[in-house]
Amino acid sequence: MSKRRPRQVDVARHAGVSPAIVSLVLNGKIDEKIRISPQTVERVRASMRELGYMPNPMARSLATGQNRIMGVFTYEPVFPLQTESFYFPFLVGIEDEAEAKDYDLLLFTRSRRHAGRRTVYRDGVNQLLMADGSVLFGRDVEASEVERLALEGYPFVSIGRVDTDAPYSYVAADYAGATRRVVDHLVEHGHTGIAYLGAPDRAVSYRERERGFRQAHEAAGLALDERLVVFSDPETLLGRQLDTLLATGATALVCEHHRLATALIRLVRERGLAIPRDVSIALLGEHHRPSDALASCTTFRIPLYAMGVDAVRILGNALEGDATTHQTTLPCDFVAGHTVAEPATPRA
Amino acid sequence: MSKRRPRQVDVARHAGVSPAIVSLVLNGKIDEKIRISPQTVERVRASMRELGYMPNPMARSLATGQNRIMGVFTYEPVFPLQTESFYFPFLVGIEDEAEAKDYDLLLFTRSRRHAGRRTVYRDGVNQLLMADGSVLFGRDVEASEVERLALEGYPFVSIGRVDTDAPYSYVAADYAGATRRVVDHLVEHGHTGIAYLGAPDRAVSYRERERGFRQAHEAAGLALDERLVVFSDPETLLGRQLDTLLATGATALVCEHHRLATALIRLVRERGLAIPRDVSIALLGEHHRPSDALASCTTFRIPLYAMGVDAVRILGNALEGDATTHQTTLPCDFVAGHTVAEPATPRA
DNA sequence: CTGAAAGCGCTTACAG
DNA sequence: CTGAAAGCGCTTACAG
Repeated sequence: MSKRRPRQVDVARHAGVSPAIVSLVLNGKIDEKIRISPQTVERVRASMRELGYMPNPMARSLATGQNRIMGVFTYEPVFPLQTESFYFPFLVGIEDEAEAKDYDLLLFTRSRRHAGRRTVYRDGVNQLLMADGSVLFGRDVEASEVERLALEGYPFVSIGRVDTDAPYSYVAADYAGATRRVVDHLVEHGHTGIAYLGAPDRAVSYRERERGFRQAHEAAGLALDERLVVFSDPETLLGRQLDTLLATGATALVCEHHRLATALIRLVRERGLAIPRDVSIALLGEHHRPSDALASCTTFRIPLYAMGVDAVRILGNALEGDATTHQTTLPCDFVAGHTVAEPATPRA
Repeated sequence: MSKRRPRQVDVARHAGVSPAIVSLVLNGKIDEKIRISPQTVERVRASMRELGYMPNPMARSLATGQNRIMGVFTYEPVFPLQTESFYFPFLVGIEDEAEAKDYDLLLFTRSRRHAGRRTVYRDGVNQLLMADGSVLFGRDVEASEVERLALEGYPFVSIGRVDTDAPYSYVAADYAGATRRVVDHLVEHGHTGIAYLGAPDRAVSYRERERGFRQAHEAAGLALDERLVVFSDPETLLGRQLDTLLATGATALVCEHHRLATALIRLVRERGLAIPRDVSIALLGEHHRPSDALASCTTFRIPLYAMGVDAVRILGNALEGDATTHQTTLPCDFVAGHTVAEPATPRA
């Protein structure tokens, strides 16, 4: 290694001024309040150049209490191989807006716990503290950690709602509204027996969809047969279940996520039924570039990119002093596909 | 806000010890060298819990000179919409290995310059200094900045080679070797007139491919007709150029990148020629999930994920004291597709 | 208009 | 086995 990196004092000595002046010049804090002679400024600048001075960012952070870094925290890997297309648009939005707001992005990759899951608090210590504030997202953000963060006053924004009553800032997609829109669409086509195929895991975003499903029935004055609401994993989804739903009067089926929809479509085809002639199908939210099976499925588009952008925007405002919590819900675009038609045997 | 976060002194006072003890307990530096009574340790731990003490990471970084953060620098956005699939596997590899080595990842998103390009040195200041070391990648890493980083002794690893003689650590793909393999494959099929379609921009990775192309000819004792080596953008690639190549004796064409290959295939088809019956085609390296047009193209697979992993591994070693520069070249897997066959009119 | 000093919150030799 | 002190490299009131 060459000799030690020059510090501020070295520059000050070289320029014949005090370290304070160097700091002021460095930070461009030379206005009507603090006036330093142009010659001095130039001399300091020259010394900085000559010595190749670079301020130590850690020292600056310690002194100022901030470092223009936004954290990105997810409980699972940020770059998941499977969910790739799901997280990716978030990140594109986050990066774009971080760049616009002049923040670097810190990905908390180390905060592992036993089960391979990450954790905000490791040994009771908030791992996000290195960043001025953070964006949280992932398939299940832990309510207890969000509550604690809020309590501590750490600035953060969650992408997606969390299961807590504590006030915190989030950006969410309007799953309920989008689901209502899908059900309305089915009702407009004459469906009255609409089955709901949900995940056993009742994450907030799933519950929101289900809520929208029920609201739409209510608004349409349609009685909902509870036997049409079933929860299942794609792997355990059985033809028998499908048969039961159809026998119970379902002419349309909505699925909470794409894997369920894919499994369902396979079962439907196995039975020699045609979509949408014999049965209509809709997917409640498209994350992925749709697979072949779902390419033209009726669904809605979750505004992932915009959610990323908004989260960073809100966080940025918070870091600039906005103390209020912001709860934003973005609309989803309805996507009319080719999997919905009039029911084969209208029951109207 | 509630009252100020407790600091180390507060814990020390509460536990009735000196700050140094708190620091030692915090960092688990209690071994045979430094022995502190178990009661004291427990008292300190209790005080930390009671006060909700969390060490200030900035202060720790300043004191220790490191912060277990690896930087990720690219000249373009890290999350590009277009090149999506190109960078993504790098990032997956980087994240996996960073997690394994217990580092967080800092994405330098702010270092913008005028033209929208990022820059390592902003106003002469190394923007990477916030991280203990960094991984650099992107479509054109600037040689001058790499040289300066190397000169300064900043720890970094480049994914991909850079156009400089300065010694620095990199992880690259063996484009030359992989291209030789492709040419050999063509030669084995009886081709002697192999055209090379390159990008006008002669980035290092492209030059490597071209070098491999020439080496393979030499090794096969095949004279290379220089008229068969052309450079063009996909947009300006003309049917006339293709006609000329074919007239000059080309029975096979290799393309430096997928957009060129896609354009070429379109032109070939427009002429009513069949692949591989009338002309064989190979792509020199697959980044993307192949588009339909290229789905079964003969090519080679760039080990993007492994390159990301290796870069972080090498950087990690450097940060742990390994002062040597490492230059790693990873092999690419040959992918035999369906776009190569014997030439229609063998000239052997 | 500029300098001396305290402070940001830690860690780490160095004494005892 | 533990404490007092210096140091990491900045920024920012506070004096003059």
